[in-house]
Amino acid sequence: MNDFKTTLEERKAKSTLQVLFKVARLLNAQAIERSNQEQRWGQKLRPSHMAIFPHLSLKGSRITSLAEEMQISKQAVAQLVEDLEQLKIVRRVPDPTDGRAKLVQFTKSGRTGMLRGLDLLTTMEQELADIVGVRRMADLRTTLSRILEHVAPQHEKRFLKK
Amino acid sequence: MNDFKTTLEERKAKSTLQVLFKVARLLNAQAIERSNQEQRWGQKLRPSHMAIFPHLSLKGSRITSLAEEMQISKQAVAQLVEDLEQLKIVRRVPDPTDGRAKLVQFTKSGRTGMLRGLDLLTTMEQELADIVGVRRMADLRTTLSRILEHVAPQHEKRFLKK
DNA sequence: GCACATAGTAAAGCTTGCTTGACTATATTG
DNA sequence: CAATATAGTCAAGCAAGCTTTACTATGTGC
Repeated sequence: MNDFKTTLEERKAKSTLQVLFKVARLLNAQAIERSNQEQRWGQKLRPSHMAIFPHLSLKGSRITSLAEEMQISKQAVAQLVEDLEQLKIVRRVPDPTDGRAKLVQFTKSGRTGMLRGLDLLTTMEQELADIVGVRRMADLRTTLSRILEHVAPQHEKRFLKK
Repeated sequence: MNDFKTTLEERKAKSTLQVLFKVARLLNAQAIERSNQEQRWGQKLRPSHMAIFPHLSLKGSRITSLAEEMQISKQAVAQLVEDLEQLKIVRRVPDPTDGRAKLVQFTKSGRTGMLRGLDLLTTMEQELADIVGVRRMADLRTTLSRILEHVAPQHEKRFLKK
């Protein structure tokens, strides 16, 4: 009756990647929403802020190294850090080994907040395991990890060169 | 030596969800890049434009219905459609059944372009299947679909209510 | 036929998430 | 110690992707 329609719908439905994208998008949104709901940073933590966390060493990190890792400008990092500082999640202290530098480090509340954030991810993962089964979740992780290695074999690549 | 560090790193590494997010982000970027590279829309197709495609019926869709499906304003849709029209991917024709309405429909080149885009996704999927195996890819799809149903049981929910 | 709803458009403005350019203060190097 | 590189800041600007407000044109119910 409508061949084009059929073709497109079929192929759309078949794309594992589209499902992957959609699931990731929805789960990510859910994570941010639940995190903002349960925490009291004033609802103001946005995705770009979350992106810093994985790069924040607990000893303290320099703006410059964060910028390199995240592949954005120092100024961009500085802006995000400023927000996080206002929310008392991090603070900037002078680097004792370099008078020019400062170290961005977690405050106590920031650290516990981050741990709660990780807890949330764990919780969500367990909820999913309840749905699809522990076995499937483990397989999912394995498969995704393998894909990740293929798609981004750049483990610390940036730090080896230049 | 540094308990906090250890704790955080361990837990970060364990989060399947983080891997999921990262994989999705990287694959999505790769898809857009490869698509823009192989096609000749002038490199100008952005993620927001891609977001329309799954909602575009081949018979033609109204701006209003697109807006409802995508949960954004009519004006936002209109702007995206305008871009796509300039790139000759879609055109707007008057809706014969309603003098106020217009139908957004693919041009011929838009349709073949979209098919090529879907082909690209299929190609990428096959590449991944070569890495992790066909079996694992099938499992991945099943698991993700189940998760999707749990996380978004809103199949046409919006169209039933109101 | 009149009131009201609906499809679409036009224009302006907003937030997010960056970048670029210019500058200051401290380090390093020859 | 002079030249230069580096860490960070300040300010401005910009593109993407929206929203809000205001409007026109067409359709619908009573």
